[in-house]
Amino acid sequence: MNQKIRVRFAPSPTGPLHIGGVRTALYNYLFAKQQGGDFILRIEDTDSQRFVTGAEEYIQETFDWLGLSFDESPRKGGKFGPYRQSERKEIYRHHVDELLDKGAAYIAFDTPEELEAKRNEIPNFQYDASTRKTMRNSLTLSADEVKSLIENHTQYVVRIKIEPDIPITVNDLIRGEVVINSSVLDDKVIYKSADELPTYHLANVVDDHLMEISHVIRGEEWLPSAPLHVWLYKSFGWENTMPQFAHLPLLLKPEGNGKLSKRDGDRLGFPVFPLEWRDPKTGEISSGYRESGYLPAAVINFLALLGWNPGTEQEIFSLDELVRAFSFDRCSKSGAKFDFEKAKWFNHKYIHATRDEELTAMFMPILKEKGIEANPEYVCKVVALVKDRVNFVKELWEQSSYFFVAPEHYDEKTVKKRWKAETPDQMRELIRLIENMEDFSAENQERIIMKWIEDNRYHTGNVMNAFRLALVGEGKGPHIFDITVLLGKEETLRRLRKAIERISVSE
RNA sequence: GGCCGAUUCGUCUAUCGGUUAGGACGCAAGAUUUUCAUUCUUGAAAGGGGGGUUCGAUUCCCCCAUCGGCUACCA
Repeated sequence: MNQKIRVRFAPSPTGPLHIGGVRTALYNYLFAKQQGGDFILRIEDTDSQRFVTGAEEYIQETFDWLGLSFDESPRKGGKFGPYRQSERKEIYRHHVDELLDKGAAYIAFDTPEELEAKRNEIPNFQYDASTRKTMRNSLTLSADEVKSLIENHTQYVVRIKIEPDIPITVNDLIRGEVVINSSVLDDKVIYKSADELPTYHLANVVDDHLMEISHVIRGEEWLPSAPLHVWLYKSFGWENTMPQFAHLPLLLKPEGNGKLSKRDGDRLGFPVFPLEWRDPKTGEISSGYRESGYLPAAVINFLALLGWNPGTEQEIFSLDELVRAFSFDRCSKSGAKFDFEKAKWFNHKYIHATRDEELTAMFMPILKEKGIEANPEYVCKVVALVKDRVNFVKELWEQSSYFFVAPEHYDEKTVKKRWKAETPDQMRELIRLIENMEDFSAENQERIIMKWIEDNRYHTGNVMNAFRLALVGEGKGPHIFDITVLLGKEETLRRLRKAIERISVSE
C-alpha cells in the first residue's frame, strides 16, 4: 500500500511552546516536506484543567515566525477537522463506546480518594489484571448496579482493559524494536465522565487514525506509553494502518542534568521559548528567541543539528537543504544538552549572511525605541560597517550608537592610555588639517593625516586612538576613516572640539 | 521501587571491527589590524567500569555504574 505521508505536531495549549517542542515540530516538518507529505497542527486540549488562554495563538505565531506552515490546522482547517480535540468530543465518545461494546474497555467508579488509599495500602499498586477484580468497576459490579450508578450521575472513568503477559512490540524508526510485556502496563484511564473528554492516549490514537497520520514523530518522553498506544490500535482493529513511530531524544539542560526547563532560561539569561511569553496569571515574562534577536533561520538551523547530523561536515543549512538532507537514521538516540554558545555562533553566521538592507529594516525599530530618527540609507551604511561584530540584531545598537549620538563619556582606560599631555595640541592641529580638507573621502583623509603624523614624528597609535576616543568615546570600532566619512566633516570636527574641552589630560 | 531508553573531547557530534579517533562551538596561543571586534593559522581536549567474542574492539554480546524519561481522572 502506498500511503500518503502525513505527520502531525500535537501540542497542548498549557503555556508557551518549549524549544524542544519546536524541534519536534521541525523534524515533523522536514520529514513531511521531504516526502511530499502533509504537516498538520492538532491542538490537544483534552485537559480542561490545564488550559491556558493565549497558548494556542502563541503556538501559531511561533510557526508563522519560523516560516513553517501547516497544511492543516485549527486556523487553516482541512478535511480531517476539527483540529482541536475539545471540538471532537462526540468522535471520542463514539470510539469509547466501541471499545466498551467489544469488552476491550470497562467503566470504573473508584474515586480519587479510593485510588489514593489503595496506593498507600499496597506498595507499587497498579490498576491492572491482577487488581481490577478488587475495584469498583463494571467487571465487578452487576449490570444493573452499573446502570443505576450512571443514571444517578455518579462520576466514572473508562479504563482500557490490558490483557496480561502478552509481548507488545513498538517499532521505532530511531530506536529499532522495543518490546515490553503487557503486564507492566496498567489499565489506563482513556475517558473521564467529569468533562466528557478522553485522556491523551485515546484522543491521540483515535485522531491519528482518523486523520490518517502515517508517522508519529514525538519526544522520547512518550516512549513508555507507546506500547499502550499500540495496544489501543490493536483494540480498535487498526493495526494494519498503525502509524510508524519515531521517538526523538530529549533536549537537556546546558549544565547538570534533566530536561531543559523554563527556569533554566531565566537563570542563565537565555531564552528557552521561541517567543516572549507573558504568563496571563502571574504576569511573569519569559524571554523568547525572537525578542532576543535571533533570526528564525538560525534557530531552525541549530535546532536541526541538536539530535540530527548530516554525516558530513556541513553545519550551515537552509531550510530547503535540511528538508533534503534529513533522515531518521542520522538522528541520535541520546539526549542533547542545549549549547547556548553554539546557538549564538549560528546567529552570528546568519547575521553575517543577511543583507544589509534586511538588517537595517530590523534595526530601524530599535533605533526608534532609542528615540533616534535616522535616514535608512545612513543606517544601512552603519550596519554594513558593524554587522560583523555582533551576534544579535539588538547588539547593533551597542556597536553603533556613536554613529547616532556623540559620546558623552569617554572610556577611562582609553583616556589614561591615549590622552597624553601633548594630545590636545595634536588634536587642535588635526582640526585645522581637517578644516582645510576639500576632499573628505576616506582615502584622502588617510593620506593627509598619515602624512601629518609622519612629518611630525608623532606616535601613530596615540594620535589615532585619541582621535578615535573623540569620535567613539571608547577604544573600539571599525576603521577610523570609515567612521569619519559617515559622520561627516562637521560632526567630526565638533566631536574633536568637544573632546579637547571635556577630556582632562592624564599624566 | 518498577519499566523503558541512553552512555566518544567541557558541549553538539563523526566513526557502521583495523583511523595519528575527524569536525564544529567554547577555550588558549599566534598572525592580521593605528583600537576593539571580525577573519585566518596553530594548540590543548574524548571512547564510564568489568567481563567476554575476535588475530584485533570506541564499534558486537553480557554484567555493573551513571544519567535521563515514564510510572495521574497531565500532556
